[in-house]
Amino acid sequence: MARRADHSKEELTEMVVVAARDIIATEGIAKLSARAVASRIGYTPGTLYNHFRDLDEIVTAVNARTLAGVAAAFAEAVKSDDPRQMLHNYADAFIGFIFDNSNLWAALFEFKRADGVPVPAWYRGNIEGLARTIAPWFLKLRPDADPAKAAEAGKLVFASIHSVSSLQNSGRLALLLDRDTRSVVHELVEIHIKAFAIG
Amino acid sequence: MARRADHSKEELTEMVVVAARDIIATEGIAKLSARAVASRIGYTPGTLYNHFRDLDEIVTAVNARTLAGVAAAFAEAVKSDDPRQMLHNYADAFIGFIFDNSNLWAALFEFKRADGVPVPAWYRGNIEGLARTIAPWFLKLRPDADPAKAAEAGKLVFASIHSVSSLQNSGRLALLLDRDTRSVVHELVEIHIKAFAIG
DNA sequence: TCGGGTAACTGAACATCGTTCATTACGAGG
DNA sequence: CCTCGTAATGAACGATGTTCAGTTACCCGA
Repeated sequence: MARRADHSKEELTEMVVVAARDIIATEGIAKLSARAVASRIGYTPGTLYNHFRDLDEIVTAVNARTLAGVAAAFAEAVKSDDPRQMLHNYADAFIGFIFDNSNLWAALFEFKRADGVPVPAWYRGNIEGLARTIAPWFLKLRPDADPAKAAEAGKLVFASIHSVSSLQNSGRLALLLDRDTRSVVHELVEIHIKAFAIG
Repeated sequence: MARRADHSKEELTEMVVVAARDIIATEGIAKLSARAVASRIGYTPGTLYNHFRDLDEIVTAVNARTLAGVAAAFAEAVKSDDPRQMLHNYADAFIGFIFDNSNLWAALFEFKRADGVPVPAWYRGNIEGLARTIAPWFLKLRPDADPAKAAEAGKLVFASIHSVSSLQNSGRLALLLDRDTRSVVHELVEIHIKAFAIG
């Protein structure tokens, strides 16, 4: 058999990414394999390689959607005029997303990029967009501050939460802190707020 | 051939761990395989399984030595009476170790523990020991503070540096912050010091 | 000194994996 | 209707972790 008219090229690539995402979300990235994806969409492994360079490219496509999901979660964060409250609300949105999508979130980090392959532009852009969402609230916290410093504070707190959440997600945070991850993250936010308030 | 008297059971397990450590340190954990370890010590893959349950057990043994290496680096941190300076010195020791042992450090995190398998006791103990090294300096920073809070601050700053360093090591920190990792870590230390000083 | 018994090393085998590629079937354009 | 190119196939390759029956060399007791 060949050249089945079942699906267009676009439909097929979409089906591949959706199937891969399903597998990662439900069974974890360890269970992802070319054969598993192929059989899930009723094709053979070889077909995947007519549309994707390798498995990494498929995982990267899945990761793109995961990052988009974080952005969506940020956009749905509870609104407030109090900058301090708002920073905590973003933290809540972040934590919530990571809890609800732990396997997808883990895939974002366990994924090992091959040596020479550069980070895709959308990846960097997406992450910077998230950091940019936070920065204005730091500036509002202390309007006389240097906007560049506020942006930096936004990135730093984002990196901190980001990192600690990853530790939690991989089951390693409990090694260090016996407390609820949520309270740890909010304390981190509070620490960054305090330090920025001093200047 | 069988039952070669070349090496005792203890010698052999030591050789295995050393060989695995060498491979991880020089080529990265992706290049680690049972066959590679075996051939490096002049045995066959099957032999490894007479002494270790699986590859994970070997990687875990390597990770134990990596953590011990961090403790050694802490012990050799430049001494100072100024608690603030001392916290920065610990950060320097930490960063130095991670830079010098990036592949081994990465192995500590990329290693995926099987579902049910609990974290070994020595792992938790080792990490808690590191956090305990930091805590007294926070207390010295503000002697009137609750010692429990100081311990918590020690763990938090450790987790922060720890996580950010991991991001750096996996090549992901640059996505977020264009600055030198060293300056980022020291700024983090400063933020935690400031926040703790306020109480 | 000799002759088991046992501990441990071997090496082939199994089931997987990512990936490649010649082959082939199909659908569309002439 | 025929031809041609596109795209799916599925067998194959080399690698992986892991198992285990078989074999061998050592140790110990007689």
